[in-house]
Parts: sequence; C-alpha cells; structure tokens
Amino acid sequence: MKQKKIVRICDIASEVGVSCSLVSKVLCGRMGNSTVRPALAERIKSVAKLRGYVPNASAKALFSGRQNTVAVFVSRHGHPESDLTGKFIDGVVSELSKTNRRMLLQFFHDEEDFRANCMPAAVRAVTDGAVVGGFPYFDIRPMLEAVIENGLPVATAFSNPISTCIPNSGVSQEQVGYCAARHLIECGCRRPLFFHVNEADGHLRLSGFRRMMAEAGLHFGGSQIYEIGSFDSEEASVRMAAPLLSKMKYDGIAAESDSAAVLMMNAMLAAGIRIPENVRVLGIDDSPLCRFTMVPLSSISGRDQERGARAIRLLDKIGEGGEPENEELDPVVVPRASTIG
Amino acid sequence: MKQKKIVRICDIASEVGVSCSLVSKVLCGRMGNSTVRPALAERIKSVAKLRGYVPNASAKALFSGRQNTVAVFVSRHGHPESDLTGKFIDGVVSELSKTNRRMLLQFFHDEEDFRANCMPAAVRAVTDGAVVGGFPYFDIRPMLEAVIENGLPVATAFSNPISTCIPNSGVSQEQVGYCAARHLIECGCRRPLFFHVNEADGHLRLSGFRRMMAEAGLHFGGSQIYEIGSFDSEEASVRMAAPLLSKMKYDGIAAESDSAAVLMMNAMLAAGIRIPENVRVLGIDDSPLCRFTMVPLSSISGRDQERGARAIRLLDKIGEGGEPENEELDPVVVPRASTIG
DNA sequence: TTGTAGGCGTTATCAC
DNA sequence: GTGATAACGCCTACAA
Repeated sequence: MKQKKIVRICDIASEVGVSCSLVSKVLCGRMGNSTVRPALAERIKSVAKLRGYVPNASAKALFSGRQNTVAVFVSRHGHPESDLTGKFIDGVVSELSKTNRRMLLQFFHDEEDFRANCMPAAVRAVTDGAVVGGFPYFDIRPMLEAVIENGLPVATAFSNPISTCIPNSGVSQEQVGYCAARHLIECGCRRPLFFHVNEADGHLRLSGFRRMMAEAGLHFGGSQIYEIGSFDSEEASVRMAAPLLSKMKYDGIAAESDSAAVLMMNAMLAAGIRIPENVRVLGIDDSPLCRFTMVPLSSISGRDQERGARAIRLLDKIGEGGEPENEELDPVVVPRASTIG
Repeated sequence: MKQKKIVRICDIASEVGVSCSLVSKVLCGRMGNSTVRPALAERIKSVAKLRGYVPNASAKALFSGRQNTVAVFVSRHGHPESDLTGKFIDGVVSELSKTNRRMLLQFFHDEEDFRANCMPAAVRAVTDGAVVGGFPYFDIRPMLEAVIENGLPVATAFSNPISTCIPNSGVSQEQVGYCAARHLIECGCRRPLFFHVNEADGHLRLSGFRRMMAEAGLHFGGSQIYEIGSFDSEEASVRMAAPLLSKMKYDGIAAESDSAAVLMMNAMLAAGIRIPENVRVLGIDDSPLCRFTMVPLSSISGRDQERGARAIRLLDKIGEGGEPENEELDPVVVPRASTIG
C-alpha cells in the first residue's frame, strides 16, 4: 500500500516560499499582530487546498491541551426495542460533527460496569468532557462528581438531574404522565388504567397522570393503578394482568413502556376487545415497534435525539466556564391508531 | 472548577529523582537496550499509580503517528426497528475498547451524504482506519478505494464484499434464504411464500431459498414469490398483498424483513388465520420487535454485533500489512412462536 | 509584513 | 544502569 505523503504546514511553506508560522497563521485565520498581503494569503490557501492539507489533530491537541473528543457513556437499559440509545447517540453525533469532534462511546449495564469501564482515569486524559445518558443509575453519581472534581466537565441526559453540579438535558416525567392522561381524555377516555413500573421515574409519571385526571374532574383511584414491578419482569406481569382485566371496568390504558402497552394490547385483542373503540392504548418512548403492532400504537416521545444534541451543548457551556444549567423538554404525544382510531 | 493538575512523566521522574526517559521506558515496558534495577522500576510504577498518571494520548499519537481512532460510518437504512446499527456499533465499540481506541462515528443516508460527510480528508488525518457498515451502497465503492489509495485501511461490514481490495465482514445472504427455507420446512411447511424485496441482497436470498426448496424436493414456482418493491414501500405493498392472499394456497411465509413479516402477520390474524397452525411466519433481522408481536416472530439473525467486532479485527489485519480477507458468517435462526408454536 | 524560537508530552537513540 | 537529546506537527510570542 503506497502511503501517500501527508502534507504538513512546512511543506506548504516551502512550496510557497514562506515560513511555517505564516502558513499556520493564515490557515487558522488567527493572525495575531501579524498581517499578510492578501495575494499571498490566497496563494497559501490555494496551495494548501491543492495539496489536500489537513491539520494533524494530535499535534493540535498536544498544543492546545484539548482532545476534541467527548466521552459518551450510555446505559443500555432493558428495552432495546425502544431504540432510545440509538436516538440519543444520533443526536450526540450530529452535534459533535458540527465541531469536528470525536466520540469515545462506551456502553454500561450497571454501577459496577460503569466503575470498571467508563470512568478509568484514561477518560480524563483522552477527552474534554463526558456525557452520560440512558437509564439513570443514581449510584454513579458520586463517581461523576469525583470526575468533575478532577476538572473534567460532565453532563447528563437523564430524565431528571441527578446532581446539582451536573447539567442535565431532561424531560419532565411528570409531564409525560400529564400528557398521557390528557391525550387519553381528549380521545374520550373517562376511566383509564395506569400500568405502573415501580422504577426510576414511575412515581413522577403517575403523579402527573393523577394531576391531569384531577384537573379533568375524573376519578382516579387505586384500583386503576396496576403495578407491573420492574421493567425486567413486565412480560410476566402483563401476562398475569391479562385475565384480571376482564373483571375490571376501564376504557383506556396508559403503560409506562411501549412493550408493556403492546403486550397488553395483544392480550386484549386476543380476548376480542376492540382497540381503540373499546379501549384506547398509549405507550411511552415512541419505539420503532409502535408502527408495526397489530393496531399501531400511540406513544409519548421523550425527544431523545434532541436531548442528545442538547447534552453536548450543555457540556460545552460548562466547559467554557458557565454554571451548570438544566434543560427540561416537554414530551410530545405521537398519536397513532391505538388512541385516535 | 479547580482543575487538578495532570501528572506527566517528568513529574514522576522528579518525584522519584530519575530522568524522564527512564520513567517512560519503565512505564511503557519497552526498555530497548536499557535495564533498570527492579527495585527502582517498582518505585517508579508505584509512584505513577499513586499520582494517577495517565499517558497523554495526543503526545503519544503525535510521536507514533497513530491516532488511536477508527472512523465508523454507518448507513442508517430504512429499518430503525431492526436495531441493526445498534447491534453493529455495540460490536465495534466492544472491540475497540479492548485496545483503548476511540471512534469517530458518522451516519450517512446515501452516496451524496457519504461523500459530503464521511470521507473528507479529515478522516485521513484523524483516524487510523475506517469501517463502513449498514446498507451496502455500491456507489461509495470508488470513494472507499480512493481512500485506500491514500494509505488509510478500510474494512466493510456489508453482507457481501463490495471490492476485492476491501476486507469484508459479511454474512451469506444465500444462506439466509437457505436457512429460512430449511427452518420453514422443518416446521412442516410444504408450500411457503417468499416476500421478495427487489433490493441489494434480495436475489441471493431468493436463490438460497430456492435451493433449499429444491433439495427438499418441494415445488417453488413464480406464484410463490410476491414482490414488495423496495423496503420503503413495503408498508403499502403489504397492505395491497393482504387481500390477494386469501386467494392463494400456502402454509408459510418468509419475508425479507421483520417489519414486512409483522405487517403480513397482523393482516392474517385480522383475517382469522391462525399462526403458526395455519401459516408459519418467518422474518429477517431478529429485530427487537419480534418479541412483542401478537405472535412472537421467528427470525433469521445476521449476527450484526459479532460482525461489527470482526470488522475491526479485519481492519487491524490490513493495518498491519496483511492482505484483505473476507469473512462470512453463517446466519442463525432465532425460533419463536410464529413458526414453532 | 515576515521569520525565529520555544514548548506542548512522549519516545527512541545514543552517549555516559 | 541511567540520562541527555532530538523529533513528532502545530501554534504563539516576540524579534526583525
């Protein structure tokens, strides 16, 4: 493989017949106290372009002390079908590419994993900052704070901030619940059930749901809340729930995940219940699978892609010395046939 | 934010009272013609560890001329629900992390996009190689070959190699078709339909399917092949197909995507057809959604995660001067209720 | 308006 | 056994 020579600043300098420093100043546009004849500047630029000059990133990084790399840690939680991580990474990548930065991507599964793989000192030496997204493991908080103490900016993209000193690109889980209830009510529901996951943000969603129900003057009692345990056990839980449902009176279901919603929907359809005529069904996450269910599933989107991009911007802000800021996007309803027929 | 001082080799050297070069040799384990007293070596290592020394990646890269970064270009094709890119990236990341390398990730959607965003000269200066995966756009082949001419190793993870000078981590599409037919036959099918996508590897899958049918001595005529156009139009196509099906005689369906399979399955279930008792249904890609369909969907996996890791290894081989090698994994059947009841 | 010198952190070579 | 030195490519004071 014939390794074509990489052109350096001094190659251009000697071709044009000027000094390296002049070429450097012209090419990076920061002339300091110097000036150049415009014609010469043009000449330098055109030769650089002609020879395909590309600055050596390592040398730049060595000089500037910046790595042009951001560490991105994502916990791939139990719902691969939601493609939350894919959307998040999409957003991060598109934002980073605007400024020609690279990504050090690492997946983790729990606190232990995080400690072992994501936060070794190397991160400090190889990156300019870290963004953490995915499932909000509160246990990693002390580790993140330690990293910040070390001078490395950190931002999170959890639904809610996990530390006052870490900027977070979030989405209001209370609003998620509120939106869910509002949408169901707008679609005609009067007695919805809430499939509750006793994890992370579940209680916020539930309280938002309850708030909207109250605002609408509708009854929402304990019997309308069905606990499905953790996400991991949802499949089993939903199977157990299905027969119970026949004894209950309800005209809508809001589930805390698309998968739970789909499993329920499938069970109801199998039992001859019509969706959305008899029961409206609403999920959370706007998973790709929503388009392919027996009745396409309405869902609430947490705008993960946008939050990925925003996390990077928040990171940059504190990198420039700003105070940690939190952003909170409002979730949006993505209506499909399971609620609007 | 109190920026804790980053410790360098010379900090350790002065603390221990030796020279930088000795510390460097000891810490990176390459002593050249030198030797050290074991006790001193221990001392150096322990101080380095104590102070949390981490080598500066930029300086190393500058010296060695290597960037410790691999460019990863992925075309996010039309099937986000399959999570193919997620699996692929997972594999790539896990392999890269073994050797402490970073990733420059870029998504592209078509040839034009690729030209504009993925192969600018910068890639050459910032990475040690590039891996391209996702949907196999043949149009990018000349661009990749040009990159190779420039001395940058490239590997692909397309189903089939697109160039003799580019190593590929593939999966036999002919085998995908063959496996699909074999699985259906093993499940009792005698007259399956094949939902054919006239794109990329469709013809290979079809010929593999046909081969197995022939081996089994079963008839497989043109009326058993239903063209659903491109992936983009599959939703519409399948909707049109559904009514036609009632007039056809068949006991199985192999579709070239999980989504097409699911759409068909939903249509059949709605028409009162029982799955798998009346018709066995099989998809391709082993998408996350397979677990959540009305009847869980059997599917053929192209082992994308494994192929991501292998692509990196192939890249490393040619980076070390090896000849381009192709690997071809065999697909595997992931059986679920839609075929095995 | 242009050039020179020094430094960023590391490593390999060679001298002591 | 250990240390001095140059080099990797770029950038910025400062000198001319």
